[in-house]
Amino acid sequence: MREVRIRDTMSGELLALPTDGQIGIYACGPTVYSRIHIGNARPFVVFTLLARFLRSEGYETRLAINVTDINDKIYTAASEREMPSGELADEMTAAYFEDTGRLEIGRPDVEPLATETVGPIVDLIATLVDEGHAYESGGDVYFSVRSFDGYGKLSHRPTEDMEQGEGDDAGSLKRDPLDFALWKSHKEGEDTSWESPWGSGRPGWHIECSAMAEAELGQPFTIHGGGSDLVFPHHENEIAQSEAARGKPLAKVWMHNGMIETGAEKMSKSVGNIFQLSEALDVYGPQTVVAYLMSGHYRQPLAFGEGPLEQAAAGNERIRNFLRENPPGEQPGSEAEAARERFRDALADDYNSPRAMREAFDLIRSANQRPDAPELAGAGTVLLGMLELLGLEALASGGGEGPDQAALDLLEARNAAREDKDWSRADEIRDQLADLGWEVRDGADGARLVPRS
RNA sequence: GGCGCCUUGGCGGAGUGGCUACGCAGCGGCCUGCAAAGCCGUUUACACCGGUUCGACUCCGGUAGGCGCCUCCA
Repeated sequence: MREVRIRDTMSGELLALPTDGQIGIYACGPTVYSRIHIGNARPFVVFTLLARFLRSEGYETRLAINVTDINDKIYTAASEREMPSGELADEMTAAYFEDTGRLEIGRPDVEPLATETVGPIVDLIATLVDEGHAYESGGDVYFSVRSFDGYGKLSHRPTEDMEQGEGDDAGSLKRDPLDFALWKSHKEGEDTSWESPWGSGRPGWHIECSAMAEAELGQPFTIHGGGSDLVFPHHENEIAQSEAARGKPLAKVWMHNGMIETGAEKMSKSVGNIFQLSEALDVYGPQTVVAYLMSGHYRQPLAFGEGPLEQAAAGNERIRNFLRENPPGEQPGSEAEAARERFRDALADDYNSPRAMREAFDLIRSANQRPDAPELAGAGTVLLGMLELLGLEALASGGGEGPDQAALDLLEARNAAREDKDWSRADEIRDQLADLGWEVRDGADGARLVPRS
């Protein structure tokens, strides 16, 4: 078991994960008012694969990624589409499961829904009211920010500089502009509501994550993650709620992923410069999308565009080519094993996936340079192990069916033509095979058919 | 205006006080009947200006540009 260190947003330091007990990870998932875009996919991929890595290192790990299916945005989107908000949320939740499922990297251990956690949410709010950290006002319940000393410790901003914008008229119900809503009373036009000690209404944003995280992982748990745009106010408010209510920390490590950028600007549903995950998957397929997302360090911004995606596809093709010639199975030699260790060291060092990928490519090049070196035996075996941690193990399984009889007959005919040194005939057949989707590669041990990429 | 962050070669993207990141693309070569794959080589890369240092892309200060948050956002 390696020591795994992660950069903590709150302290700014690299913190080692505890090597005993369970690693609980809670990552903020999407609010389901529309299909998710590629930016939403980044935390899903990063945290799902981080959990996979931790498990492979022997850490007992439990990953929760929630779905926020109660939110103002859902009401707005539903009314625009003239459909019940619950129906829209259900539809978009299903689309989220489908889209992320197509990434072929597995799922989190638990994926709680806000609508299924209303009981714990109400209990948590009630505790905050009892403890004097929250107050009811006109059917709403607000968190009293000044009642919690640590407010601002995650986002490092002084309270005097901030204000919680709750929109139009909510301000008048607050005792302090800093306060934010835990519970919102039912309003005209909202077609869902739940009962509470403060009347019919619904949870505010933030509180659902505090409740779901505690319900699934206990408190404190190890890593709380999400996009860097959630640091303030979302995660700051989660800390305030959970820590004020329980008198102990919410999470030990705060881990935030950078934004995906289109042009120089962040991808955003409201700006409209989005690329839906499903579209990216349609065009490039899962392995390309995953390789693209892993090509940059999780904490840095990542440029989005055709170029980066196509480069990821080309890199994957290099891996496939290598695996065709070096199928996994053989016992690794010393150098191959050393590469595997460096690969895992990179992931243990603040989950440096681009550095890990370098180790994979360095191994490929070394093995291509010295195909018969015993210390590089089993390079394919080691590479497959690397790909499993990157969510790219499918690159090893050839993909698709083998050549059909028609293609094999053509290949046979071409071999015959080559025997006769009838090069024009051989090239003609090669073109025909290309039309069938096969690329011919002549090697020392005969010709091989490879699916055209 | 406040808080935080970024600026690396054609593109993406790591990293370090002095030693080739890596991948993709281009160019030249090897191999090949020709290709493909693979291998080798390759275009004075670190925004700008100062400073610290024997030495900075890497540390410090400033300038320019950009990004995130401060309002819903992964």
